[in-house]
Amino acid sequence: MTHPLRQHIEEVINLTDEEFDFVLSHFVQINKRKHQYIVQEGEIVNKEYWIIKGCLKSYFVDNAGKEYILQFGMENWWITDYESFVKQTKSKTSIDCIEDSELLYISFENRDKLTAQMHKMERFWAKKSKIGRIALQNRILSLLKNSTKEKYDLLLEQYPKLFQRVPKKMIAAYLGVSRETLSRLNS
Amino acid sequence: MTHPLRQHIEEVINLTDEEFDFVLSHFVQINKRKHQYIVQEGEIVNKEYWIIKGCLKSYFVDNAGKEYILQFGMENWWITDYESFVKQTKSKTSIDCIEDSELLYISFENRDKLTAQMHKMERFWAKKSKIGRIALQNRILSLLKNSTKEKYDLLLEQYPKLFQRVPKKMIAAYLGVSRETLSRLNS
DNA sequence: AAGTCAATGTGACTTGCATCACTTCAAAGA
DNA sequence: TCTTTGAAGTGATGCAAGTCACATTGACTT
Repeated sequence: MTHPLRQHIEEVINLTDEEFDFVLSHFVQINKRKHQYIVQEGEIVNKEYWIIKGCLKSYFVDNAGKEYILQFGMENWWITDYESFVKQTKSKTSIDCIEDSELLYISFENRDKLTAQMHKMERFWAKKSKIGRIALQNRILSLLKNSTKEKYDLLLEQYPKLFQRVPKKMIAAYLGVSRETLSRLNS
Repeated sequence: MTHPLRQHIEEVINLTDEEFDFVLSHFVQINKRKHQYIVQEGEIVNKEYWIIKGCLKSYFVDNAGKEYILQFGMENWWITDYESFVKQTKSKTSIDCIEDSELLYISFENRDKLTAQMHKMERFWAKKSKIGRIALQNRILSLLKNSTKEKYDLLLEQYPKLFQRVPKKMIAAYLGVSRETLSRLNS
């Protein structure tokens, strides 16, 4: 069976068996249990994670203890604190597992090495960065123009599976409304 | 005097005179007057613009005619409908000049050619894409966690010049509040 | 110079959402 | 099995911000 990471990468670029083995040799697999973290606020993040299986959230906590979810991650998604990883500054966010998860990570150094030695992978990540940027742009537009109900419906339409896997209060924290308001939406 | 685009690119990578001339040969300069557009909703965008001088806004208009500003652009900024440019799909946004502006543009094809022939420029744009993505992430976080007053103050702190160049109603359209609310903030 | 239009401020009213409080229910742990 | 904890719904209340309306000012046009 083809490795899921290979399938994922080959959606963008083609790889020979040898090339994929070389790519994979730069990754390390780890398993985490529900409620465990992979990134903690304040640390300098030097790993980028790819989710084989499971569900995670990246979030920010304000002074009042209120949580704002920036991103959910599920199978075949990349997740990290991108700002900390790229700039090597302290992370403003944390990333926790919402379910038991199997992850692959690549270190900052290995990613550097790999892109330097394999131009294809540089193109792969460049493409991913472009796609990611477009998704963020669209989320900003949605935050500006859509009502809470519309944002909820759009999310439900785009990621129906998410609603079976994460508590509603996290959906609220992602949409930027209180859990009470979310609870009252369909009434 | 060094070309402003060269200065801009050399903040990320180094270029010889020949290399910069080669890069520049892929660009075309155009001048636009206040109120003129460079991108219109519905078209497939095949140019990316770099602002030599002037001020622009990229915005979305909803069914009610309400305007939402996604990005302002001033000197040394890149601007385009990124989604349309990358995916070659119809643009959801328009881009207008807020002031008379001098622009350089590079076509989709020339950008492709240039990155294929000059790996450095691929790295330059990859870097720009990363930085852009981080900025968008931070804007999302700000939209989620900050009050209107806080968002206003942050924008004022980050881009004080903007407030002398664009009408307040556009600041409101960028922050996602009505112009009346913005007007009442400092009272 | 007169006339039009855009930008901005402000009052009055309405509404969507936050917050606090309490309840029910189901899942996890001892 | 019993107990504790988290998820989710719901009522009551207050406030921030939207909407509509109108006035003022300054800029651009002819």
